[in-house]
Amino acid sequence: MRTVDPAKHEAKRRAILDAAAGCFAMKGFEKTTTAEICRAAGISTGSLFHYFPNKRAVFVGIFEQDGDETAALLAAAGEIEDPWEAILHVVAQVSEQLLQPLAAKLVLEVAAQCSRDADLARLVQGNDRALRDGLTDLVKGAVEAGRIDPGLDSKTVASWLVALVDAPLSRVILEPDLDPKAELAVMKELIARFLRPVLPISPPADGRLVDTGEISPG
Amino acid sequence: MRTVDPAKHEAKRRAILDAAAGCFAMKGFEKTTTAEICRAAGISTGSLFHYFPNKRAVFVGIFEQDGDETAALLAAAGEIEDPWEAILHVVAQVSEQLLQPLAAKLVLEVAAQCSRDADLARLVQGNDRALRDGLTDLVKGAVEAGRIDPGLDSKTVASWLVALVDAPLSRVILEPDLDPKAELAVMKELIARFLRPVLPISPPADGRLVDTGEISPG
DNA sequence: GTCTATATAACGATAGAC
DNA sequence: GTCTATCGTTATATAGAC
Repeated sequence: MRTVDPAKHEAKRRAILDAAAGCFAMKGFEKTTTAEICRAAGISTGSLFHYFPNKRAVFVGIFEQDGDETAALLAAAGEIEDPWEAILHVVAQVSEQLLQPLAAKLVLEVAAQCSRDADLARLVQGNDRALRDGLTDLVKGAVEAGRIDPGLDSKTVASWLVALVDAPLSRVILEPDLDPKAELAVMKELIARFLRPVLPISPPADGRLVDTGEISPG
Repeated sequence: MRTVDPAKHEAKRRAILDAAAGCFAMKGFEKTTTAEICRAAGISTGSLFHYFPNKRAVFVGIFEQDGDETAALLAAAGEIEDPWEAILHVVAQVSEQLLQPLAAKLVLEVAAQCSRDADLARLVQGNDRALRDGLTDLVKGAVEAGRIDPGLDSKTVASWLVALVDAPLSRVILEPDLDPKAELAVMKELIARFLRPVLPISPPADGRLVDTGEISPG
């Protein structure tokens, strides 16, 4: 026995990370004070430094947790038989998270911090690549199943799927009245048009294409 | 005559803004000190506050300038006859800027700041909407010219074009070896596949690239 | 208008009792 | 392990000479 009850220690660490994530999302890394984190977590300023050596370590801890969740999502997607549906499932799950204003703010904050902190950048890069690599496998499966244009490079496609999920981030911040469901619907349509195989001859059965959006005036 | 030489005053203001933009991009808003800005601009700490009331005003000034440049870009694009080419021109110009690491860092920084500063958010929102509205007009023109699927809503398309330009931002930060030309090429292909009109009956002359008209086959 | 010098405030991290 | 109290540092913005 090194110290008392490692499970409790870990639970409290988690609680601090959760409280801190909210603070960082709302006020940003620099403007969040350690005192605020402690208040949100229900501890005193001295205690924080029992669990983390400094403020930055708290911030980094949040994104270590995030990597685990991504891995779990990809594992779940691997269980879906239809590779096309698996891709859409991953995209939808990640998007739904990022379309929440608080999550979007945190992502923007970590992106800004990554450009100045090499260690943090490596961590986030690892998370990002895990998602991209997982999607690459799913894309390959979908290409083999004839669901995606074989002329597209799987890795490039996966990179752009990740980018597409990030695409509405600034709009989430600037346009608070954004409708997440509508955004997700358009994104799915965009992805479908981007990826679908091209048939050399046969026209579509019903002669139409559109499932979303309106006929534009004029 | 209120004070001496307003032109020189304006020129110095610009010089300070340029110097400050580099500082903010590299270190972020909070970690950039006013002393650093003054050093980069070649003035002393007292002088800065002759031109701007406080640090935040310097930051805001940068993005007021940016709005003017967007307006100029849209005006230039309006002169291009082919509406499809006009759209690609705008997308390419804005993308090329954002694919530069320093510019990308500044954009991420302002996005993060917008989520906490309503005034700044309104300013950036105005710039964003100007770009989106300008693109909406170009899209409408391209629809009328038969270059874009008429089943797509012009405003929605324009919003997503703006989002697509922002999409690779985090990758620019995380993957320093990114090739801007390759990124732009894929983006153009993605946009073309997203927007191109569906041919209900006749296959194209070369027998390739006909849409199936379904989101997910099967 | 531009400079040097500084007032004032705030924050991260630590010390040390319990 | 958790608390209170506080130290040392750093930065914005101002004051006032020139």
